[in-house]
Amino acid sequence: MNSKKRILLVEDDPNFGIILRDFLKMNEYDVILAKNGMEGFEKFKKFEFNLCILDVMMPYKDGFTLATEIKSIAPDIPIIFLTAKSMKEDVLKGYKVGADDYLKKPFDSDVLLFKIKAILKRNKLSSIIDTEETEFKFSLFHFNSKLRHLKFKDESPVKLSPKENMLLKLLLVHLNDLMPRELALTRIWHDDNYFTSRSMDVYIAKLRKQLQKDPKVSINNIHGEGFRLIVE
Amino acid sequence: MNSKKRILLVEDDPNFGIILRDFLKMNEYDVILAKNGMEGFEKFKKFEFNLCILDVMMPYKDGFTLATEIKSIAPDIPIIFLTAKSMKEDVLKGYKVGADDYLKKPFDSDVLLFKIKAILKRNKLSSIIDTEETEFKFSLFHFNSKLRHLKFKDESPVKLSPKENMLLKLLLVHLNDLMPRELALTRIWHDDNYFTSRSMDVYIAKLRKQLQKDPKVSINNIHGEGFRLIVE
DNA sequence: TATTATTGTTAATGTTTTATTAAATAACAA
DNA sequence: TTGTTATTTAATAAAACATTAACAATAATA
Repeated sequence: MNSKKRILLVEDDPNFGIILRDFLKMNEYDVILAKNGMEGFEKFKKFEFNLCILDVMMPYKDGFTLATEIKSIAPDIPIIFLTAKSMKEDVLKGYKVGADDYLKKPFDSDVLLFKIKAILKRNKLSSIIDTEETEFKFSLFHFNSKLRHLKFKDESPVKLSPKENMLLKLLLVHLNDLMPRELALTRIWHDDNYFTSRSMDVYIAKLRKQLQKDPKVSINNIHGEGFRLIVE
Repeated sequence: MNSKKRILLVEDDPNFGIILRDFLKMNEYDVILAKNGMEGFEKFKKFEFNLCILDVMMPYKDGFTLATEIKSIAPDIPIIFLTAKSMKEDVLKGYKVGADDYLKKPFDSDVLLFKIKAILKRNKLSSIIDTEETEFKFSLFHFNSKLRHLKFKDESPVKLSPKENMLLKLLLVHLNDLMPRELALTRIWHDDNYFTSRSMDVYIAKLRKQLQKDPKVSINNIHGEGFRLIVE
């Protein structure tokens, strides 16, 4: 079966933090405990995690700030907030920052376990799309998504902007298959509205301009659904 | 962007139910309100939904029972429970039944909106991956409902519009059998009236035009009942 | 058979989505 | 800061799609 899921727990109350860590460990999770936002962010960069559980009220750096930092380098990691108060502003702020769930202290530990399980389950699904793959060859192109280089034949490589790069990668992961518009919008733009959608169209046009060097390669639109990168 | 998301709201308190329905409608959701578990299940079978919001405490059939029934025919549909009490047993029961979230009455409407948005967003991602039947072969046709391609023999595929696509799929699910008019209208047009019915006739004509390439394939009308896709 | 309801088909009209280019902002690095 | 690159917004055109209208044909039934 899979290895244990890794949880970053950031909680400034040492008593509560340690007991919660041990409780989670008893339930077959690998837990790293950090006692403030600063330390939490360091640990996050150092290790790989499947889930973060963040206390909202912490000195120096609160949970929301930490969450924003974490999301900036790993947009897809699920986050559960712990909070003593459950004021509307806080709940909304949490969701805006990208919280997956919310737990009001004192909470029931079984409920927490259920939430963790549910979140990890659905996150597993969406991470299937993620790929560490960094080198792609299609038709006469050679694409390195780490360097953001797109090379045609033996011409010198064209540099792609970050967004062009991500979009092309997403299209390639779905090569010859539908790449849903909504997928790109949520994964690259982290928002799905009229303007991000227009922006995406602009990037599709930019990619088309590059790809038209090769008549065997094209990006097709599937009206209302998304795009399809086709290689004959 | 996409069509409106469809929500099934089951709430026995008519005052609260109607105001909540209208609030959700104001926020760009298509909402069907049912006033008890029985009616809720009927509506659920009849239409297609993206999300259910169920009151827990209802006479005759409570929210948990209804949720279990719903999950038995559509395991992946997200469910939010509304409850007046927030006892541990109920919360756990909800999660066991497969709840995606939980809201204690009285709740803040903005919080509900955020939860809905968050749930629909992640559900969309996982539904992209999930493997719904997408390839159909009948007679000399090859139909891919994901790409909306209908291919005859080895000709290049014809693109189908979303409505053509859904209608053909529905006909194929009932291959050689009656596909009731009402079914298509509720499933595809989400409404059953004179105009949607005429619109459907137009789409039947469009499909016939494609399918007549193959003399062994035809769409028959069953007067007053619906249509039948026949393959000899 | 005459009448009404339903269906078949084509065309027109209306609406939404996409394509493309250019201009305006924002982000970033020297 | 300034210059450079990246991204968003705007504007407009084109395309794809959906609905409605109009009229013909067919089926049900009084």
